[in-house]
Amino acid sequence: MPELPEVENVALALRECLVGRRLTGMEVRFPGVLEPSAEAVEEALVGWVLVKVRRQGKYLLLEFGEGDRCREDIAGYSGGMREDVLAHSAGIERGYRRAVCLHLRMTGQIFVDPAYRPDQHTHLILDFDGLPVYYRDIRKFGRLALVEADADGVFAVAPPHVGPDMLEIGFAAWRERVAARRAPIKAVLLDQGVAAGIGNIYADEALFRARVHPLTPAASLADPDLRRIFNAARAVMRLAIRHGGTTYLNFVDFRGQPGNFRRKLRVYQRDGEPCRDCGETLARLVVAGRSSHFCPRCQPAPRRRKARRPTTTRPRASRASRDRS
DNA sequence: AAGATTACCTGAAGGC
DNA sequence: TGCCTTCAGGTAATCT
Repeated sequence: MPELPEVENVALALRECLVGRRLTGMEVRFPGVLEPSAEAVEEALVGWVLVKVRRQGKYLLLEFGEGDRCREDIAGYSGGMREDVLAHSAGIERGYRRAVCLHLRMTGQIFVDPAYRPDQHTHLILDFDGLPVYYRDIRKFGRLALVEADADGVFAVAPPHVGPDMLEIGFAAWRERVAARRAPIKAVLLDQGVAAGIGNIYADEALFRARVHPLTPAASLADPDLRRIFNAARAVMRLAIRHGGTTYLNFVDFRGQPGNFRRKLRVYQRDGEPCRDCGETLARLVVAGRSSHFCPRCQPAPRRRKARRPTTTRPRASRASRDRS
């Protein structure tokens, strides 16, 4: 499943392979991936030059342009600048931009690989000056959507409710967004409105490395706990980027190579196996509708109003009014 | 009103 | 063997 590290690797690949190239054609095999319609996307983008790729969380924004300012953008990338592209883009509608937002959701994949052969799950074939780019998505959740610029001509990478990227936000700002939440920390990590990019795999891995139980209410966490979670989430995702991402079921990179971060997973999908740190059997439970994997010894359950003797379970009001002033 | 649940999809895996 | 059910999870929409 593509999370922040996998999407970042896609962004790096698109910048390396495609920036500076013109979208010369488009074969749509399943129109459902394109919004608002296949015709609208084709009409807007064919003939335009990819000038910039930006990422926020799991969202990618592909900016296309014509005109002089393409030259400045393209010049920022060493790989793709070519004379004919510059000649084409010169002098037409200076600085004008169009953009599409790409989200791979669960199973979306991008291939820039001459050896790739499209199958029944290949929904889109883009032609960039003769270089074919394939979009494949087994479950058809992913979308490539035309987006409008704001009044200043600026494109938002992600929809407005999506929070700052988890690798961009600072600890103080993140803590402010997290500390007010009474939901389990696992649910808060997955909430893209708090900070964008963490998915189920890296949420579990971050909580294990921070030694925090997934059910711990976010608001009950002390500063050092929050600091460990924040650092662990960023560290594990940076590490995953360097290792090409995690291949669990469906994610492979743009050349068709599986990421090799999976070997480094300590808890995700390892329930029933021994903890690599303490040997305890790893457990699984459902939090926020998602399976969560953790070590019951390394990540002790949060203190709860549990009767000491199981025979005297009496429901009691929780201490909702814990002052923290 | 925040938190929980469901819809969207398909393939893999397990049960019988 | 083959049919059936369950599970996987990112996000938007819907429910409580």
